Amino acid sequence: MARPRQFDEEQVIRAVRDQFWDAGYAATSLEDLVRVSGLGKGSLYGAFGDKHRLFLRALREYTDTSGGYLREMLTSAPRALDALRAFVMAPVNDPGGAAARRGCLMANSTYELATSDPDVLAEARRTYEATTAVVAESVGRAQDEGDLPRDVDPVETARALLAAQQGLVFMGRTGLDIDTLTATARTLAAKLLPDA
Amino acid sequence: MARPRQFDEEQVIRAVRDQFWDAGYAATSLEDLVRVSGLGKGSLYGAFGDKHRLFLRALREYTDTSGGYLREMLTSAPRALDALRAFVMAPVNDPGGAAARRGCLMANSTYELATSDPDVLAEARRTYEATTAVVAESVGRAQDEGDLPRDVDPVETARALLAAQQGLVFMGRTGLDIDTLTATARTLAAKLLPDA
DNA sequence: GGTTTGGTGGACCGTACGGTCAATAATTGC
DNA sequence: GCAATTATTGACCGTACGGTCCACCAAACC
Repeated sequence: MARPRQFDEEQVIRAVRDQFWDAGYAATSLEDLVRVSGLGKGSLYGAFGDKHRLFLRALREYTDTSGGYLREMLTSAPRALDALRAFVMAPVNDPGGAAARRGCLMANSTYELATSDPDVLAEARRTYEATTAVVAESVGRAQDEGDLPRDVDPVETARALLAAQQGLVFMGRTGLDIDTLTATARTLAAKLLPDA
Repeated sequence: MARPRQFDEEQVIRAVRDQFWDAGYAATSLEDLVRVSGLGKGSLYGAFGDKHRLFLRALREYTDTSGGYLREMLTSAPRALDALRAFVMAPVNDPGGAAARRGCLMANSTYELATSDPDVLAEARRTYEATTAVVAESVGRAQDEGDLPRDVDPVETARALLAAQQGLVFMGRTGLDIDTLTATARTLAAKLLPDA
């Protein structure tokens, strides 16, 4: 055997992910990555490959983590309708609005890179489809529980909810104050998820 | 007097705007701008200043133009409710879905630069507020025409419609096919703008 | 403890970028 | 036609970037 790694791979990926999240892909230099990871350039390359592969790895970490949160959010509430409300409200579920201003790493990356980077586009589609599927499942449950009308297509409703949520994320990125954003989130939730 | 300009300023700005629109700010090099404008580097600098100022100029051209389209769209329909439907459906109002994939230059720029560029953030807020205002005006008209209930706040409704529209733009950027996107747009319009 | 294996880190490299500048060209007023 | 003024061009510059490489080092096995 030989010398073992002196760093925690997951910890480095999380630090790198946060850097990309805050500054975007192009605006993050290798020097930034060296700084936040605490590793040297050589180690970074040896362990993760070049900047692009490192970014994809960080992006995957993000989608895995937030995918986990999403499943938890959708299954933890006693009633599926409440879980769907929480899903729409998620972008404003942060007192200071810091999360709203930071936005969603997947959305940020899609806007920055989807037209030029097939790997990012593929990851975006994968995440989008997975999210639609799990939300649609909750819509179905809400129907079973008698909280949503039976005459709507769960997948179609899920897409509308996802669009609403991402629209809120966009408005958060424009720096809209958190109170106004919260009010809009409530309006959207009320219109798309009527009590009937 | 001296030698006159040999190019049409507006034409150059539009070409530059399209380049930024397709590739984003960071991914557009000065060489790209020279190519699409047909001017030399020096001329570009002499006429418009550096890359950042040129970008702001192109962005302003975009917001002015699409602001004009917006006003036209909202005032041309006989009934304000139809105009609001058209507003929500605007991102999919393109047969091939090319416009949907390209997205909105203002949104693209907000996602790429809002956290690091105060000028872009300010322009985003300005555009966002102007759009909210004109849409809210149409919501008020729809209320006057008896097509929307009186008990909703026009500004709040306008924000929800804008969020829905931008959510559709996001889904278009993930490469979602135009038919599915159109269906989702219809769902959102139906839920947010009931016939009653 | 010697040898082997792989990790580490920073010096180094080529390049492509944004930006500058000086020489030249085109127009106007006299 | 000459002077004055401004547009045009592309060669040129400094720099910061992503990426490579190699000398050194630490653990593991015999």
